[in-house]
Amino acid sequence: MRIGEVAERTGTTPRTIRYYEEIGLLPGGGREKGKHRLYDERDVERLAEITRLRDLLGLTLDELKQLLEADEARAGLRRRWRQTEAARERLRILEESLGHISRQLRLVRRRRSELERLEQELLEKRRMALARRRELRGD
Amino acid sequence: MRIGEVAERTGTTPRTIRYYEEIGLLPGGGREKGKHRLYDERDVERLAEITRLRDLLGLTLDELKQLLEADEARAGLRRRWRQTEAARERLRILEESLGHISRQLRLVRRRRSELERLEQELLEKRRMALARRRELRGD
DNA sequence: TTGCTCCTCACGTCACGTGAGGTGGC
DNA sequence: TTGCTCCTCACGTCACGTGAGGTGGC
Repeated sequence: MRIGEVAERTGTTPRTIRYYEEIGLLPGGGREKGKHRLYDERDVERLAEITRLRDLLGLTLDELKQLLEADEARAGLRRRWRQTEAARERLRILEESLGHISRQLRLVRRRRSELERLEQELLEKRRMALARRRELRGD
Repeated sequence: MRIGEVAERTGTTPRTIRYYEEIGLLPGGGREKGKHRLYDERDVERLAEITRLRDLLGLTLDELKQLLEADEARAGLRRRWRQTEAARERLRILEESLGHISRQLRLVRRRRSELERLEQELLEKRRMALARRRELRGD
């Protein structure tokens, strides 16, 4: 799959994809200079996840990169998890995962509650306007 | 109140406030060149509303400006509202207000449902990690 | 008078957009 | 061969950040 198709399927642009590769958000992949970039289904999903987090959380790309690197560290830990039988080590890995998940949850929940407040205010405005309209039509 | 206090109270910076004035998001106010900018409580609230919408909806400042201008148009309409007795005109004003509110609601709700999906995924991840931890401790 | 905050350029940065000119695969 | 998409500079833009040098009010 080439860059144009990836861009279309993720709702972004080739330029953005190249930029993310440049700053290390997407893997560069061994590729001869001047050759086309090639992608698979997993690349599409990773990029989709990146743009989703970018749009929903209010992070800089650098912060987002660190967050994703923490995710990958967790994946690495899961591999080590399967290789160790030591309960203490397994617990440590789990605690780290849980801390990371909690940080993301706090970010998401704060945003959600702010959005909910805004929605309530809009609903109240609409309620008022609808009441006035009913009154006007009822006359 | 001077620009530094406004910036602090709204969680932004003097530079941002000056920039918003420059692009017309905030009123310039008649002011002799080189003199300090002065603000009141209403300015603080307007700026707080701007930064809130900026952070929560994913709009460019130009789109945000248009949205706020529509809001002010509604305020203008409310003034005309009080001056007209014509039910047809009042209805037209109301319909326009309702359309505007609905557009904002759609934006907010889409974001909220996306955030809720993300939150559910995080909760599921946490549920799994907690279950593994219980299992490990239970052994 | 001394700090402190303010002022206006003006260049820097982040996250891309947008051509300019050229190369590669169906 | 002809389109089409791709490539790499490289300059432009949006939303500010960050000094540089100077002025104004408690």
